[in-house]
Amino acid sequence: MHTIAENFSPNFSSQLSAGVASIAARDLIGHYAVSTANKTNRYVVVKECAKVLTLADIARLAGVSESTASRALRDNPVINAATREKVQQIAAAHQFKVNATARSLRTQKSHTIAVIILFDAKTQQSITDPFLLDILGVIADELTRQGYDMLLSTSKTTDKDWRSYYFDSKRADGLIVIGQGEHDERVQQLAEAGVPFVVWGAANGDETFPVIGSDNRQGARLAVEHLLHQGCQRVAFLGDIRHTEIEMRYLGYQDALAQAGLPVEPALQLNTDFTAQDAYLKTQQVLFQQLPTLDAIFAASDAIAMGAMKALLEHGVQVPQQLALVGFDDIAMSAYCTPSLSTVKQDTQAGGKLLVSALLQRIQGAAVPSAQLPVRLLCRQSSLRQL
Amino acid sequence: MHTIAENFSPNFSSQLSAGVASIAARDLIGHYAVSTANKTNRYVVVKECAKVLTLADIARLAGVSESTASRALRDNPVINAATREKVQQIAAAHQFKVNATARSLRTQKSHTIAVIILFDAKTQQSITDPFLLDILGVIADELTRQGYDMLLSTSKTTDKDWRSYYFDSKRADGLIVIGQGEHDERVQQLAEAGVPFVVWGAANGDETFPVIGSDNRQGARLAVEHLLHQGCQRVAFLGDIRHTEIEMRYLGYQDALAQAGLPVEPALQLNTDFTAQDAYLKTQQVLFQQLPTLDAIFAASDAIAMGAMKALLEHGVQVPQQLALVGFDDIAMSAYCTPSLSTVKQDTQAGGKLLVSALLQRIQGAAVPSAQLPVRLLCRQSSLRQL
DNA sequence: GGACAGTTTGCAATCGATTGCAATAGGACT
DNA sequence: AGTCCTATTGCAATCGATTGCAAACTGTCC
Repeated sequence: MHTIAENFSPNFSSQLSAGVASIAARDLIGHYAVSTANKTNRYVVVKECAKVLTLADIARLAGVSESTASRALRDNPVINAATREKVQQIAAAHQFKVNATARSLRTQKSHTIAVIILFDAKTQQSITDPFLLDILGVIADELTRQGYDMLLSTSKTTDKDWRSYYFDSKRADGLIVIGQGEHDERVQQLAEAGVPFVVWGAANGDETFPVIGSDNRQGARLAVEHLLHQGCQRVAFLGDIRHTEIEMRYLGYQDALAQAGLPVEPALQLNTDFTAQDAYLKTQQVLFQQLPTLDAIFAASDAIAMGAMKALLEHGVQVPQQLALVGFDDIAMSAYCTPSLSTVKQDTQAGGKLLVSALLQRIQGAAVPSAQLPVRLLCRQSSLRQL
Repeated sequence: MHTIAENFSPNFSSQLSAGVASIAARDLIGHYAVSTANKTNRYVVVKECAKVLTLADIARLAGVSESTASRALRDNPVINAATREKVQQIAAAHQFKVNATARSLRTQKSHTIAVIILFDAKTQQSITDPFLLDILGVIADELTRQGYDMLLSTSKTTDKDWRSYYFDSKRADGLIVIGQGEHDERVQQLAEAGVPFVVWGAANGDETFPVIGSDNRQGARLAVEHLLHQGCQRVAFLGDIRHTEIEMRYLGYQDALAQAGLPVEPALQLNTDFTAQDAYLKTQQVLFQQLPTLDAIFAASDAIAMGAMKALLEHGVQVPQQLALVGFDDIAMSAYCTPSLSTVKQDTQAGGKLLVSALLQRIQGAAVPSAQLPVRLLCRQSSLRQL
């Protein structure tokens, strides 16, 4: 067995030392070792240990210095156009990408954004909530378009200190936090430390960082007004108002009742978590006792609405004739359950893009205000009565 | 305006040059600026430009060299225990994290895994597919536990060449590809380049990389056998068999029919995409013509099943008495639609963990075989007849 | 040809953590 | 005290891309 050391990364060298990778001198051709099979069981698939080209290699091939190659790849106009073209062509021919870690270290920019899904510490809200994941996809695609990578993690397992883990250690240039939980102190720490970040949720007006979200209050108002227009007279509210977004939806619920001159009955507001299961159980345990005068439910999410609807249908309640139902989110399945679910649609496309845009502006040092996106009521079978 | 140069990053220095950051002696705030302030009007507004500590700072505070501090933080036993303890305490007191980009550059390891959601190029399969996102959450949490960060992107916007973008440029140490699309050539390129990666999907036996997924064939067989046991005699299959996973499910469907001595009717297999919408339309357009002798549907996903069910119910077909239905995936809403949906449950917890485990072994250079996870049939209202 | 101005390029330093190897320190033994 | 062995520590180089500033080159004018 023979070894060579030059032009290979420490990883490969250590594999050689460990006997994992072995090669024979005569198998080398050019800068790749070609042989992938051996006749004497003394070789490995050397192709997988091929040297990765560095900028220095590209520079040498182009006959310029590394600094010129670097500037040419970045299309810097101080470099002559012909030189730029030449370097870029050689790089493209080799599918060359600069070493991202070297670049980050030198520029102090990782071009990476950390997205943290913030769960309520006490409940089992799940990443399978389709709404969460819808917006996540938009963010991922938009960041890619803007030349950024996206790190994803959840608050269940994330290191306690987002500032040092993501920002100080240069893993990310900024953070997007999805959700507000119950006023997680880690968000406050980010704000105090001056880390660039934005939050998807509901603004209450005194944050020192941008909060972007739907007009939850208006959405709830539209939903409850619609129920009242359908002739409903007693509307329950399912959702945990200890969460800011849900609290805003409750305010909108109250607005609609107030305008109709109806009382707000505390017994008709149930804190449920974000799962269909909890809503199913709470509807059985609590709301059935309000029948038959209860004739509508506004649920703070579609998952909650579907759990409640299941309980009602099993109980023989006719939806929407005896009890009408509206959810919030327009998850993919809402149109395809039976009866199809009326819901408030959040504009996740616009929301995800605005989150990214706002964060990139924060990273540039700009002051970015909080923002609210309009919502839309989708009326489907669950709330459309034959009057 | 006054300037100082020492101990600040190029980013801050450039902000000073650009006049973005301005300073005045009277803006000094406490201990941040003290070490850098002097009595000759050379100050900085340190609160908002606070210097991030480097390992060199920790070493100085501990009275050791940088190399000792580095080894001590990593708990390297060549360093005396008292020294290790001291350095670790100082680092913890300052919430110090090493600069990840510096470490990656030196070690040639990013400790980051890229997760790519591979969509079929032609269809509009959406990231809101709850099954996809379920497994994604497990992967995120498991990678975090193993000390890795997770990059997320979708194949819609990802650079064409995953090898150079993620691997060669050192953004990621390995890749997890979720889904197989229709034999995306980018996956082949990864395999040829010897990049460590694993795929979630169905193995067909001749891959050169590990494919991890559920036992699709067995799952489908269980579902169809269950339908036959419920007295069904003509079962349709909804799902796009050009996808390997769905093809395996079709094989299991065929297995069950064969064992019952029933013919496989090609007209009863419809290629639908992964959305409830396409299934809804195809059920209306094609399957209604098979009524009333068609008495069951096996759908290759729960979303497809729910679209088909909606069409059937609207058409006045009683589910399951006239036509029974089973899906695949056990998405969160399956138990809460009406009737609740029978389905084949994939073990996303075990799957996500196995993907991570397999990939980390690949990164270590180990040969890792493909693997299949057992599935489970959940019988709910949509397929349980009163016989 | 020389001077000047503008353009282009390259040298060398930098970023911050890690690690090979040599130097140093400490303890045990004679 | 001197020698030997082991443990501990620090120096200096490295990783690969970027960038400030000086040097070199090119073109124009006198």
